[in-house]
Order: sequence, then structure tokens, then C-alpha cells
Amino acid sequence: MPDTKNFYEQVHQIARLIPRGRVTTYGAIARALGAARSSRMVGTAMIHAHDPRLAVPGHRVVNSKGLLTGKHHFDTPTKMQQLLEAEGITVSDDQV
DNA sequence: ATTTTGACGACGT
DNA sequence: GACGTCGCCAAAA
Repeated sequence: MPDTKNFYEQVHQIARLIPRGRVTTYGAIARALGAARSSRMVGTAMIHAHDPRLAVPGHRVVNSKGLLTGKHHFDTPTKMQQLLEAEGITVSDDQV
């Protein structure tokens, strides 16, 4: 029986599997968990991703439009874009 | 325990 | 394609 706590672990797990130089969407992760209707929860769970043990590359996770919606949750709003560009991802106007 | 909010997505207009 | 609205479910207040 999947506890709500497991939900984070699942989200963090999937997010961690994102290969370098590639970005994914919240909806994609939500579907991978079988919770296609809780796309928002994926993002909310990412806020919990601050845990260094999880080492979740949240900067590789964007919304369906490819917009860096969660950049404000980072240490600095520009950190996310910088990290993405550092991986070879071209970001313009907060869009990949 | 209840209400509000929110790293979103899908649909309608 | 831009804009508005609803739904979904968990976390924070």
C-alpha cells in the first residue's frame, strides 16, 4: 500500500534517473508513477527534493511547455538555467 | 480538523 | 496560439 510518503520517493527516484543533457516534464513523471492526474504533486514533491540524500536534479524538470517554472525554488532563479546550459541544454526565455 | 494554495495538465473559448 | 477555467491531490497555514 503506497503511503503518501512513498509518493515523494517515487518522484525523486524518477527525477534522479534523468540523463544529463535531457529534460523531462512533471506530467511525464506523474505518468511514470501512475498518478497522471497529480501532475502538480510532482512539482510539490520536488520542493521536498531539497534533501541532499536524494540529489534530485530538479533543474532538469520542466513543465509541458518546457518552461522553467520552478526556477524560483532554487537557490537563485538563474541557477536553474545556468545548470541546464552547463549540460548542453539551450534555454531561451525560460524555455528549453 | 478545515481551508487555502500550488515546480501542472487538459479542455474550452 | 493566447487566454480562461476546472480538476487533481498533497503540503502548509
